[in-house]
Amino acid sequence: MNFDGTVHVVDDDPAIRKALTTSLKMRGHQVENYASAEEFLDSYKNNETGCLVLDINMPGMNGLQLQKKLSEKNYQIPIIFVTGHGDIPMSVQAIKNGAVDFLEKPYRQETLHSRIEQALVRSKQLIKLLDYKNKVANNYNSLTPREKEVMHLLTSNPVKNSNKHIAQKLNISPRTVEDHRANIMRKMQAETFYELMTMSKICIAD
Amino acid sequence: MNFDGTVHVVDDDPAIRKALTTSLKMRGHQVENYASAEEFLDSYKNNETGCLVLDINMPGMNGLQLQKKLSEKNYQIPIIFVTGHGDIPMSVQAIKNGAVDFLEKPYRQETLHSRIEQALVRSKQLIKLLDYKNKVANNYNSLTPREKEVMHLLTSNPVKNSNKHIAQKLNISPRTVEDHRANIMRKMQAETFYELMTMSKICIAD
DNA sequence: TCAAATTTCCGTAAATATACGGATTTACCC
DNA sequence: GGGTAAATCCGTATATTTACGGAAATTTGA
Repeated sequence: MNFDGTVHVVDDDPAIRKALTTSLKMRGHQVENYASAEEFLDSYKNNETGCLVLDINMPGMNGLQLQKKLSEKNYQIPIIFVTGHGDIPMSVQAIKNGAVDFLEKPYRQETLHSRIEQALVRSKQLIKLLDYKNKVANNYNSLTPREKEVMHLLTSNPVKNSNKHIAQKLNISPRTVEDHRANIMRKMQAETFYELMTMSKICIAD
Repeated sequence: MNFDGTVHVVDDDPAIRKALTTSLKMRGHQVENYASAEEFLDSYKNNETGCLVLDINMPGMNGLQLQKKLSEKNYQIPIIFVTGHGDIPMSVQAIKNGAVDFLEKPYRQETLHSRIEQALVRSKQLIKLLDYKNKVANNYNSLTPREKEVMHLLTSNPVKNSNKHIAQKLNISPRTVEDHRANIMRKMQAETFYELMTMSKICIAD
C-alpha cells in the first residue's frame, strides 16, 4: 500500500517516536518525527499534504498549544492527538478546535491507521481549497485599479450591475465597462458570472 | 434578563431536573424537562429555537443515542452534555457529532449558562437556515414541470444557458424560454441569477 | 528621451435579452 | 356543457450586451 502525504509524529519519548515511525513506514507512509512542538513548528511548511500525530503532554509547548499556534498561523494540517494522561476537557477542546481524533494510550493500531488515512484525505481537500484561494487572490491582484473598481460594482450589488448602471456610476461608456468586464473574467479565469461572484466572496472584504 | 428559546433538560434524576429548571428559570430561560430521552423525542418539535441539556447516563436510551437519533431525523437542536461518569471516547464522539460542549459534574454554573446562551444563538441560526431551505424547496415545488426543466438547463451548465441554447434543446422559441425564466425568478423569489444558482444547489440533486 | 507596453477609453454593428400583448390547450369545477 | 384557471407557447419592438476594430494617455525601461 502507498499513501499520499507525510505523517508528522511529534512526541517527546524517543521510544514511541521510533516505534510509531517504524510501524507507519511499514504500512507505506512517509514519516517525519520531531522531539517537540517547537521542532515541528520550525520545520513545517504549509501547502503539503500531511497530518500530525501529536502527543498532548510534552515539556515546553504541549499538544493543545501547538494546535492553537497552527490554527493562528492558518496552517490547517489535520491533527490526531494521542495521550497517556488526557482528560475530558482536553479532549473536548482538541475536537472543538478541529482535531480528527483524540486517542488514549493504549489504543488499537488499526484505529490510528484509520484516522491517519482519514486525516490525509482531509488534508488533501484542505490544500486543494487553499490552492484555489491563493489562485483567486493572485488573479485578483493582477487586476488594474480600474478593473478592481468595476469588479466591486459588478459583484457588490448583483441587482444593479448592468454595464449601463456601472457606466453611469463611473461616467464612462457602457462599451468601456464591457471591456473591463471581459478583462476581469479573463484574468480571474472565471467562465461565468456565478463563478466570479464566488471568487469575489473570497478576495473582497466588505 | 430574557432569552429567546426553550432550554430542554433531559435527566433521569428528578432532583437534578428540579434544580436545573429552577436555576435556569431564575435566569430568565423558558425551561421544559423530561425524565428520559424517549419522553423528549416524543414531544419535541423541530423548527423552534431551543437547546438541549442532556445527561449521558440514563436508563433506556442514553444521551449519545439520543444525539444520533436526532441527527438521523435531521433535527439540529444544539446539545450540551452533562455527565457524572463520562469518559474521553464519549466526549470525543459527542463533540464530533456537533455537541456544543461536554461538561463533567460538578461544573461551574457560569459555564453551563455561557454554553446555553451560545447554543441558543446557534439554534436561531440553524432554524433560520432551515426555514430558508424549506422556503426554497416549497418555491421549487410550485414550479410547473416545464419550468423545472428550464431551471435545470439554466443552472446545471451556466456556460451555455442562454435563452437561445435552451430554446434549441427544447425545440421552442427563445421567447418562450424567457417567459419560463421570468416565471421561475418570480416563483423562486430570486432577484438575481446568482441567487437562483444558490437556490438550485439546495433543491436540485444532480 | 524615445519606443514599447499597459491602461483606459469608445463607435458601430450584430447578437441576445426583455417588455408588451396575445393565442392555444388542458384540466377542473359548477 | 360552459366558464375559469393554469400551463404552454410565440411575434414583434425595444433595450442591452457583446464582438470587431481602433485610439489616446500613461507608465516603463533601455
